Amino acid sequence: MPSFSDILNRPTVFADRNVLSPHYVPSILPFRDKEIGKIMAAVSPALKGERPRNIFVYGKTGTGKTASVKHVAAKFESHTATARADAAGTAKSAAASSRAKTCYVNCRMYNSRYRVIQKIVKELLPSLDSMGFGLAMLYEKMMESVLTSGAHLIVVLDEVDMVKDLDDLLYTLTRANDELKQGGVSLIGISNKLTFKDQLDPRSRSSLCENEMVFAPYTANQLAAIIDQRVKTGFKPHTVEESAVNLAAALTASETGDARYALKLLMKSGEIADDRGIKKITDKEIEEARHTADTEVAFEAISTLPDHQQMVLLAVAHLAIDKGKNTRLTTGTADEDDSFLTSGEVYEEYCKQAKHHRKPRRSARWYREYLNDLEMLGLITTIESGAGMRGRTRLIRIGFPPADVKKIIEKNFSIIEGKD
DNA sequence: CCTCCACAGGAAGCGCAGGAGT
DNA sequence: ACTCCTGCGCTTCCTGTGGAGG
Repeated sequence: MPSFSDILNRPTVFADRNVLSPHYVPSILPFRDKEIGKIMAAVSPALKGERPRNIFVYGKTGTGKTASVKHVAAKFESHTATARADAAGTAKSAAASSRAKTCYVNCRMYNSRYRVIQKIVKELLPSLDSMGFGLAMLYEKMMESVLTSGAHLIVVLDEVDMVKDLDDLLYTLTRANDELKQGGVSLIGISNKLTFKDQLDPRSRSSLCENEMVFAPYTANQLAAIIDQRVKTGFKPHTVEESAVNLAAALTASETGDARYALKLLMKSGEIADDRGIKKITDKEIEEARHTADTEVAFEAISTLPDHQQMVLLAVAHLAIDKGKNTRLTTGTADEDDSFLTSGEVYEEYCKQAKHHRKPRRSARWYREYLNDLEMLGLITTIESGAGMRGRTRLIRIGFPPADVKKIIEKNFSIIEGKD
């Protein structure tokens, strides 16, 4: 029987696991100097008592958008703090500096105008219990606070595309500037949807996008350097082979360039090494980490899927298994890829599955939408039927081993139906 | 060439739940 | 508490689309 001290004293390759967590903000952000400089330049007028321009930052996930902005915000706050400390100085800039403030709002959680404003007020006036006030009241409170302090307020709206009534929110916040005689409100919007700008009302677009910035995905070399940086502090010395770092970087770059994925690979491979009592992480561990990470993602994606999409996927898995058997029995070496299934075939099977699970089936039209969703998630791949096939249809292939998929889904259904 | 097949995907409309306005 | 409205999931209907077959 192992004791806790056994487990705690087990040899580990990690020095500080926190460094590998996606929330960790390193003190140095490599390859983002230019972007950080631009943001700082854009924000700096607030330190002189002028209104900074709004900034809109966009780029794919894991390109360091949030980290960069947070980094600037931290610098900004520390600057105003030191300025406040020696506010005895008569310089005007010191006085203005002491009245600038940043406010970070994650719009995934605060996803409406009301909630965002409420959050801002809470930051400005922590003592105030803002629950139960109407929008107008909260707005007044915010304006009052900005006006009486004369402070410049910089609001960071992370994942800004999640806000439902964004046009209204932007209107409200930009209008605030017109009403204020001193102080002001500026925005930093962050989004990972590159097309998001287009669906904005032209007026809010011009106000939010006064200053635009794009974060390009990291290249394999940059990823390698970032990983290296984290490895130095996150792992014990000489526990990660250089080629493993490069492999993790290459794998990530070929997928999405999402730095978080690279860190996840490191974390996983470290855990694998610890489990097996291996002292050094090599390419092998990284490969394994990738495999488990991928299936984990798939498992997560599948089990959170709506019932009917799961049934469609189950139908695909079923037919894929059957077809695999048949081709192996009859033709032996299957000619290229008849592991593809036709759309109609899958729909029939889906209807059977629906009957079996006692659920009313969806129409064929909606089933096609389900297929699109599944493809988006990478759970299936589809191609257009070319020559050799009657009519025009989509050919479907499952993205993961069908037996595994089937197991996951059937387990899910047994849980759901067991509860029933 | 035309027609048919086996679909894809747009448009319109419908019932419902939940939020806003009063 | 009440209506009214809006967004969402879905169906029905319809118009392509591209190869097979006569």
